[in-house]
Amino acid sequence: MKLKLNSITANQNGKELYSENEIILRKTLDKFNVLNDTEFSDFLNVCKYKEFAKKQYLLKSGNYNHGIYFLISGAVGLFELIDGKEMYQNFFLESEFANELKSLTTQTPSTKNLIALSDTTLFYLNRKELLELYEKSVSFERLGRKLLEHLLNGQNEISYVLQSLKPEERYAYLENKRPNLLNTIPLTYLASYLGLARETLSRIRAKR
Amino acid sequence: MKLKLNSITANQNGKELYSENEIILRKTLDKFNVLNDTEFSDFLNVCKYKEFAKKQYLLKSGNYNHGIYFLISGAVGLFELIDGKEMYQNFFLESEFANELKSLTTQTPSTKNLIALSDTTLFYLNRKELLELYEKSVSFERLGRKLLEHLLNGQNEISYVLQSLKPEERYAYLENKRPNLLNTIPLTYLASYLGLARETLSRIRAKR
DNA sequence: GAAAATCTGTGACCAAAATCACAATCCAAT
DNA sequence: ATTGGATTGTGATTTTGGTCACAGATTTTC
Repeated sequence: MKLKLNSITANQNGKELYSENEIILRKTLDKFNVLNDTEFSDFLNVCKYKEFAKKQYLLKSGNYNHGIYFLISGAVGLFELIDGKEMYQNFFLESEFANELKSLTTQTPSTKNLIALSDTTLFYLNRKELLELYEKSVSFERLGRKLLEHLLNGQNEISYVLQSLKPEERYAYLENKRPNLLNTIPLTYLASYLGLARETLSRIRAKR
Repeated sequence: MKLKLNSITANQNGKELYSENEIILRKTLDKFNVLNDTEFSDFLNVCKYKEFAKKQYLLKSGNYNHGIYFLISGAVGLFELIDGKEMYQNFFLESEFANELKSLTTQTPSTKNLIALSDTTLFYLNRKELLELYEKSVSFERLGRKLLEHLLNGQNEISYVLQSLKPEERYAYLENKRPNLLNTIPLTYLASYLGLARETLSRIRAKR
């Protein structure tokens, strides 16, 4: 297991120092166009850098979910055990927020698992500190609101795929919308994500 | 077409007057535990009472979505035309927010339609005024954030149903989680919602 | 209240995808 | 390098649910 170390980089005026990882986070958050410099600093202050080895669990079903994760590198899968099968419900790659919201927001034991699918580095945000950010400034509420809008749009699209598309079209959807998954995630997991038998997806791919 | 008129009701101290409809809205929003009295009044001020007859469109694909709707009575369906078929992606009944977020948040033409499935009364919230509320007080941002958390949890559940459940289990899911849909929404539409052929759902129901 | 449109039920048939079984590959760990 | 585990490929078979067709039933509309 080999993980990158943080390297430190100065910004233009040299007053503050951000690591590479922090710059990745900044760029991602800037897309939402909400946080100013000081607010971003406040955000950073509650981010804890963590590393997970492949196959390590970030969240195990039955436990409470205590936060969210911003991926710097690696891959995380969200899955649920159904009839003994691991049904993957989402995958998270770098610059994405790995999340399981049901347990986080309702504070009930999670039915789902978060697992590192490769060696992964990330920032961890504790639920309590997240709620404190929400209290601290309207900007964090706005960021949360916009992030959730984005996530919900994405989830609506997944539902559409599962409801309306045939197996080959589902694979084409992945090729177009999330091509990076094809390299990084085992076909077996992708099949469950698309609601297909492993063999079916294997045959679809063979035809290309 | 027959629609209820607003009747006026006094609250305890008699200082303010709320209509029945406004009380329904208040009760629903109170679940999120965010708005105080004055904030609720601000919210009400941007709500426009509207009526839609059965089969009237609230939003037509190709157009921009300009707001969200809080249902007082009736039923609204969200569907998309796919291969000439109306694929219903959601249903909204009384005390629910009928929404199509993709077009609303990204300001692109909608691929989806919102249609009244029976005579419907509702409050309409204009996008511009909604954004102004977000500017006005952190409470509205918080309300939006919590509502979106709630909606996303629901959408995750739908995805799970489509990904992992067999036809009979999908019907059982409706019976448990949204029993009111079974009475009010035609089986044909429910079938598309569940990703099933109309005939399949008809046979499942016949077995009960 | 008659006609038209919409919605539902049901049988016969078909096809697509799931399941089963096993071999081949790839990968990780010692 | 070798073992063991995980992952993938592929053929044979089965089954589920989709499609087609048409008849009733129910609702809407003029």
